[in-house]
Amino acid sequence: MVSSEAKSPRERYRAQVRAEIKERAWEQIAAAGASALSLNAIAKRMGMSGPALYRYFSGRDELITELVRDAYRSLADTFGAASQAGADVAALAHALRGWALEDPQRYFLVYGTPVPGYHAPDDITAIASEIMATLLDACAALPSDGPATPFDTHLEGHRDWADGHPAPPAALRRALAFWTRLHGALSLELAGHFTGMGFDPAQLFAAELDDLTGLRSV
Amino acid sequence: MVSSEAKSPRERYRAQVRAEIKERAWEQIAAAGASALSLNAIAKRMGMSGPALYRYFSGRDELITELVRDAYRSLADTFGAASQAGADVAALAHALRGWALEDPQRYFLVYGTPVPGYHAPDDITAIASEIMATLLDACAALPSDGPATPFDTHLEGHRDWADGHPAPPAALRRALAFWTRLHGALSLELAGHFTGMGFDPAQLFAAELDDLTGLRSV
DNA sequence: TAACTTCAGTGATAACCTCTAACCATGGTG
DNA sequence: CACCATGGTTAGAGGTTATCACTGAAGTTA
Repeated sequence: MVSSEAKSPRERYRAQVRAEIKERAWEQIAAAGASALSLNAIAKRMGMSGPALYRYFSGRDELITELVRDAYRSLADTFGAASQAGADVAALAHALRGWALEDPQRYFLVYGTPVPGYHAPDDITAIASEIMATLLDACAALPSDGPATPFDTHLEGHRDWADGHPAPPAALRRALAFWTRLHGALSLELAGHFTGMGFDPAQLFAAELDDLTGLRSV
Repeated sequence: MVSSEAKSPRERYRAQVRAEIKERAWEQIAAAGASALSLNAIAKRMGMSGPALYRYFSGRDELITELVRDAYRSLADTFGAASQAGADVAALAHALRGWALEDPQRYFLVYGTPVPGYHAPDDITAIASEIMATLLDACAALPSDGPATPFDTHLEGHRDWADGHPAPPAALRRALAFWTRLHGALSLELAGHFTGMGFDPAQLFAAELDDLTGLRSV
């Protein structure tokens, strides 16, 4: 994805500043969450005054949308790289957990509380289905795990979201379980709901993963 | 002076206004999320001007904390009522889903993206463990489901969070699985990550629940 | 080289927001 | 009746997003 075309110096400058704005934005988000992101504060910290940022982003919303896009892209790339390296479902799970722990607020930007009425642009949902496709590949490679469930038959008739992926219903079912269960464990961990409870979140995650891959342990 | 009964008319008026403030706050949160909650807008809608609200809440933070407290309380009561009525794990799960769908933003106030650095006051965490206790009761009543898992033995040595509850490790494990799995399915559903995917979130939830109660289906 | 065009960054301004301070009216209580 | 705690007001400090007209510098073209 390194497009190093010979652009005009102006364009390179512009790209550079845009990148630095996003850099500062991520710092702010990591420190105080996305809701506390302030264009003004970013500008001040970059040594320029407020309205200058509007040359680079049409407003706060566009900046945040861009950050969400980058977050999705980052996860898709992480999954893609793992898949390229021959990762199975378990390896994908660990990649996911590593990615989440690396920057919890980035995770929440993707999977956290949504703003009512907000709809992500199409290119972002495209990245989401890219992620899902990678997951489906891994789930299709899993050994079969018993007779079809009622939910399998439901999915059989509602598999539009798999977007033509040839995975059998059981794989679709397991991809969804992968997603929802690991998100459940991960988001509660990142949100701090386990702090002070004493047990090790990593072991809970591992147990859930074992269950998903057929080693029933939870 | 806190003689429980007969309150002065002033105190009753005060309670009334506080309640209406929270009412409006919930409306705003449902419409645009907690981050868009504005004291000013609430005041205007109540026909009084801005600073008046500070007679009732020391600031935005206290109002939000109060709403979070009410949300926890509401869930604890829902669980408590179900439990009182003899609810098993499945009934608790349906109570949870009903409660969540009733007001998604209320759910996210409890289980959504946290603000870095924010720590809930003790009385709120107390309500959280009340909820957990109810869940543990139900899980302890579940029939045993096979040999102890590695995670069971980990929990055996880290069961402080159960707060003296006599449930066996397998019950602790299943309570955690109940919590994380249903939260995973529910939060993704409420956040709209399933919209447009075609399948029915209720069936996914039901499948996860069946799995939790021993009817392996996911 | 000189003239022209494009564009980044500026300050001023409007419209919000939270929250403090000072002030006033009123209703319950001594 | 007099008092004063209580709940409301306006004014204002300091923050935010965002728009506007303007300047000055950089890039482009004749």
